Amino acid sequence: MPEGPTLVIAKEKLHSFIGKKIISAGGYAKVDMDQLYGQKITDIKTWGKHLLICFTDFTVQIHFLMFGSFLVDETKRINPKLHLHFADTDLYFYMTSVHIIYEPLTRVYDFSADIMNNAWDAKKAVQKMKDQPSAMVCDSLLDQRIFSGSGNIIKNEVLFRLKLHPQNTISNLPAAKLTALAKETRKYAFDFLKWKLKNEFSKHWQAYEQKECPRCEIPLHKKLLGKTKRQTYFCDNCQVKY
DNA sequence: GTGAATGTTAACAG
DNA sequence: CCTGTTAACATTCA
Repeated sequence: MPEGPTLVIAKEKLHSFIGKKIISAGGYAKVDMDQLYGQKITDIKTWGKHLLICFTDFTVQIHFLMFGSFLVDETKRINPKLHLHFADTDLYFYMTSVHIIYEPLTRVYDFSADIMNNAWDAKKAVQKMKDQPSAMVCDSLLDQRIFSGSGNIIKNEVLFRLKLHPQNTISNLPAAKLTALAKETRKYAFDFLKWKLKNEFSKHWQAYEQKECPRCEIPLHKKLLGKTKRQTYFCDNCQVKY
């Protein structure tokens, strides 16, 4: 379920819940379910990989982690982490992390860091990368404070598209490359969204989970790289090390 | 049956 | 105290 574009789809699927009042809440999430009773959903937002169900005085923050999912009006065999019961419908979240935020969202989240948000600010992302000059670019692309919503697929695909070797450090990259990186990450995220909606997302992968470089037709490397130690697919021939 | 995966955080070791 | 490693979460797919 993860990565920003998928969260945007989830937000749209849940749009019709805005205005609905919770009649009861359950599940094994360690939150006080009683406070949800009688509350009306005022809005549904996302920040990166966070789904935000807004109420008057607080927000329920859902993170789908690696295997999270949700269902409307149907259940899985496994227990729901959170079950929201409304008069005419039911919403179930599975295998998610659930937290309640009591502070105003603008104090908790920088929406200009969210690659899917209208407030996205590429210049700020470039500055944040420059603030960590020794970071590897494969780690920066997973840093949610810089590229909120970017995940391992976006990381691999953006690096491939830009012909950037994942082990470049930020300080080694020309400033123009950093700008291109910020712009391309957002651009790719919207391609991701478009393809996902057409159910053809994985067909467009060029590096992620691929065996061969589509440009050079030689085997791709697959390695756990960076501080994040996530699977990284790259071509030693066309992805440049500066 | 096995292992790996679009992710994050808390606990632990040094 | 700081940094890095591991476990936990408990699904789904190949």
